[in-house]
Amino acid sequence: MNLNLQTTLLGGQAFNWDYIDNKYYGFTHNGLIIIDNGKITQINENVDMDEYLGNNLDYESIKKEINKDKHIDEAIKHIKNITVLKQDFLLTTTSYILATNKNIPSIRKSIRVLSQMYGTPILGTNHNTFPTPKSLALAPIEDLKKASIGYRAPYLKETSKLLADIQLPNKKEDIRKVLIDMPGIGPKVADCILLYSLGYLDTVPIDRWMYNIAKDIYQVPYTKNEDISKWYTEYFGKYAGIAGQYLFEYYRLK
DNA sequence: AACCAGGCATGGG
DNA sequence: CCCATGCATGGT
Repeated sequence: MNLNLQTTLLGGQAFNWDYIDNKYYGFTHNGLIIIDNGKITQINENVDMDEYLGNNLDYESIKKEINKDKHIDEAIKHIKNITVLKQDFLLTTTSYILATNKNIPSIRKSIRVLSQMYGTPILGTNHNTFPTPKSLALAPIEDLKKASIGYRAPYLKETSKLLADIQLPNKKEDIRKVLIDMPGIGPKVADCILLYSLGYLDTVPIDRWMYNIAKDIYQVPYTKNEDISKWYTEYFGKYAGIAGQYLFEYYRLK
């Protein structure tokens, strides 16, 4: 499959990729991943890129399975070949704590400032690594606020402490509870973590966009986010999270 | 300038 | 349990 890297890497699910001179640069806790015309180079990193990009799944049959109606069909046709990434758990969790009630450009910017402050330079590049929970846990809150994260700063610090030596339970619902107990993590962020890093592809995080899509396009009667999320999962099935990603990226750009 | 953003924590009913 | 409100700050 000819992946749509533009929307997949620079859209709403990852904030650690830059697009410079026709190349994608993704900074991680350890190093840098470069994608140049499909050729992947990793600097001080060893990510299974097929798994990361979702290339280990049969997206042609997944797209058939989730293509339940004309709305999702339209989204699939226009957005073309995005996948749901399987990202590092700590990186994803850190990112989405910062993402609450912010727009995507602003989230990206905050993460870059933090990486300049608390990441380490990647030799031979202009990038810094993505800050680790350990480094963020030690940072003064006033310094964290220099990244324009406002009231999220104490959440980031406290949850980073917890993340530094976390061990997750096995079942999805148990993981979700553990995550929601952490500062700055509610149902939406927990679901993003489950979907974008832990492989629970039936999960549909509900933000304003996904809420409005359910109400306006699908005429879903429910008003609570949890009910709408369940509706998405029941309607689209085990790959509902992928369906949600197509809908999100399509209707967000409309 | 006003409104919104991949929401969460808190307090009151 | 449910709902309302405040929240820092930047993007549009």
